[in-house]
Amino acid sequence: MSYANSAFSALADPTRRRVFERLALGPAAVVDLAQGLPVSRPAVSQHLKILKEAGLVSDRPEGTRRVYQIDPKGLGAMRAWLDQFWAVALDAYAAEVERQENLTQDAP
Amino acid sequence: MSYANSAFSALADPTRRRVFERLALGPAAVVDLAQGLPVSRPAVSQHLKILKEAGLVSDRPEGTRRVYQIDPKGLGAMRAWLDQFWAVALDAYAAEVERQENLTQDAP
DNA sequence: ACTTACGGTAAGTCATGTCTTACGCAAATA
DNA sequence: TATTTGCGTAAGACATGACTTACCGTAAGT
Repeated sequence: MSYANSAFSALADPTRRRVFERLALGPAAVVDLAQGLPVSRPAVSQHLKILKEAGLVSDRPEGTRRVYQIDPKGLGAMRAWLDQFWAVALDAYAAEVERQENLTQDAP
Repeated sequence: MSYANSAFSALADPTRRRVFERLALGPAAVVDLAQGLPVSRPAVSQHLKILKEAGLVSDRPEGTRRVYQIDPKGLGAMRAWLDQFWAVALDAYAAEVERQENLTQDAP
């Protein structure tokens, strides 16, 4: 839950979503991520920092490289936040549909 | 899925998240939403426009007022996007845990 | 020890986003 | 018809955010 706030902000940026989607295919270093994106390598580093703070990725040193991979913490926090509203949303939708039906049949 | 992109951007803003959470409690008009937030009513209108474009809320006229409520479309799109990575994230996490265990027991 | 490869951070620029006040339109009320 | 209430939009100020280049530290290879 604590991660949910920053996770939404993190995934709001299209470049960061691309980084995240790429990491879903498997771990990768910064250089690998940068070549496949239309931005510079430092930009990717900055994006990774934000993704990491949101609990969406984790990293580990591997020689001179730094390998990033998906972290389920942030993802789980977002799911929990969304699920909190899912039932409510469906109820609201059902109620709205019924309201519309009543309107059309009890038309003035 | 089409809504997923804009839905993440929409919920990235804390004020919009508060509006959304308030609507989860039940439908409300713009004035009602504005008094309970530290921003002006026009600001709330602008936020609602963004939430609506993201498929997160819907609105209907009710006399001179305009009642907003949660729309499951955007929420569903986000869930679908997240679920797409959920299994992958858990696998990645499990693999990382195992890798760590191997590292500590095969220590140099 | 020197070089090469990799990556994080600093500083600055430019684009986006969020807010405000001012205004105009539509529906209900007197 | 005149007034009130509720909303949306326009215009502009201000803060945030995303990118660039330049730089420095660290780990491996020669």
